[in-house]
Amino acid sequence: MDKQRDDTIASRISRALAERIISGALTPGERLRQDHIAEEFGASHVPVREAFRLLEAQGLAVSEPRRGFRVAAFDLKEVREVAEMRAVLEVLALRHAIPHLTAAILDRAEAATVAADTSRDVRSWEAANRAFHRLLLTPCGMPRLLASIDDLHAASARFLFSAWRSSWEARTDHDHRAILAALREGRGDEAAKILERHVGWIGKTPVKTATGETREAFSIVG
Amino acid sequence: MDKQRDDTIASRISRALAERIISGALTPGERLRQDHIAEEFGASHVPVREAFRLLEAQGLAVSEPRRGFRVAAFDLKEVREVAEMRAVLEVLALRHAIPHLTAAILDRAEAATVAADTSRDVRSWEAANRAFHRLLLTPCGMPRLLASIDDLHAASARFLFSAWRSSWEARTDHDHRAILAALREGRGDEAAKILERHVGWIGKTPVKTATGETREAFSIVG
DNA sequence: GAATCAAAAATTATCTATAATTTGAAAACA
DNA sequence: TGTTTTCAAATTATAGATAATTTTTGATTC
Repeated sequence: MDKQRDDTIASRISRALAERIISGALTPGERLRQDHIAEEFGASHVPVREAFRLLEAQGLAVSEPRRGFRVAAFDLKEVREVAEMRAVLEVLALRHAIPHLTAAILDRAEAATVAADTSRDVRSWEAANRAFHRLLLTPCGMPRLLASIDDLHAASARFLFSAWRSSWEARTDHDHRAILAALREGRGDEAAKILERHVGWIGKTPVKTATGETREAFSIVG
Repeated sequence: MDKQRDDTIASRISRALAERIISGALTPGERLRQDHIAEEFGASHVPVREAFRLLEAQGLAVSEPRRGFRVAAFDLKEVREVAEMRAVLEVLALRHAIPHLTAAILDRAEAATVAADTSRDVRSWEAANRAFHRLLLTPCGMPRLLASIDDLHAASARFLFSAWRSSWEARTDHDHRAILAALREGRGDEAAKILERHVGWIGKTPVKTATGETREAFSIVG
């Protein structure tokens, strides 16, 4: 295994920290102390600072000049904001992707939906769900748009994990199937409409906490 | 004048370079040599590297690992992409801003439109146009969305300046006035519809070059 | 045209200064 | 006498400068 392939130390640290922030291992508002992180990764603080800037660009960290960086906080308002941005951007991407969608792509997307429906924890569900969306949108060929959507997906995943920390129960994603059916039958506008509603929906759902209690929590579904 | 107010050297350098990239002083594809830039700003290359990361996040620079940074290139495809992203995101912002729009805000937006129509160079036109859009969208109260729109505006300005390098002739912006009229009369959906078409439009326009020739160029108008 | 070597530039490490936060002691007040 | 507040010193951490190390690139030679 190559010690360094084609990426820099900064981007490696950034990916590692992003993973921790999204998974909830680093909690909102927590300080990111550059010297500690540098020591942990066996690097100096210079690449660590660059990693912080990358995280800042993804909305996962915030900079307070002369006071360092913190893990970005989020509230229901921002969950809504991210969902609505995703909704309009994913619809835009889908409209451009439709002419380039092939039967093979739709089959792979259906496989991703099946994987999501049968997944036994929230992490594998999220991975499968993300794969579904990426498969349908990537053919749009708009790199800047896709990068924005990726960042919003990361934020969504963070919200998702913060709600479903402990338990998870499988459910069938009827929206995904309806989108695929519409696309297969050439009803692109309808597919876009379902996608917009699907991604933009935010609602209260019963969530089981680690202690076994059940509480209401806001959550995304797409 | 304070040597440092509340911002860091990195962000100052970033702003200065962004200005140069947008104005065209730094050309697409040009290498950003950190040592030279550090020397110019009387700093070391550590803050310069952070500035590069900030520019990268705005889409104004691209990183080539182990080979440094370059000014981001752009083509007609990306101009289109930015325009379409702006169109859907600005419509989303406007819909949320509408309930919070006041007569005072609409008056200031109208003043910005007048300023745009009477501006004698492309830079002041761009500033006034940007002010118009910001005035209408800021009340949406969605910081992440507004930040994305700002970045897209910067990209748009870059395309604009690259087309109209030399001459500029004033013209009346009927779309802006139609949007204001619709908003004043409570026809929010129509305002959103006009805005979407206005921002998303890309077309060929005669452009006078520095040598006095006239050529066709693609350009944004919103 | 390929290979080797040198120069230039990027990346990272180490070191320093400055700003922010915390700690602790002293003073004021109840 | 106990509690709270204020102020200053000490500690800690960030931001930046300087130095060392790779990596890339360009030139020259075989």
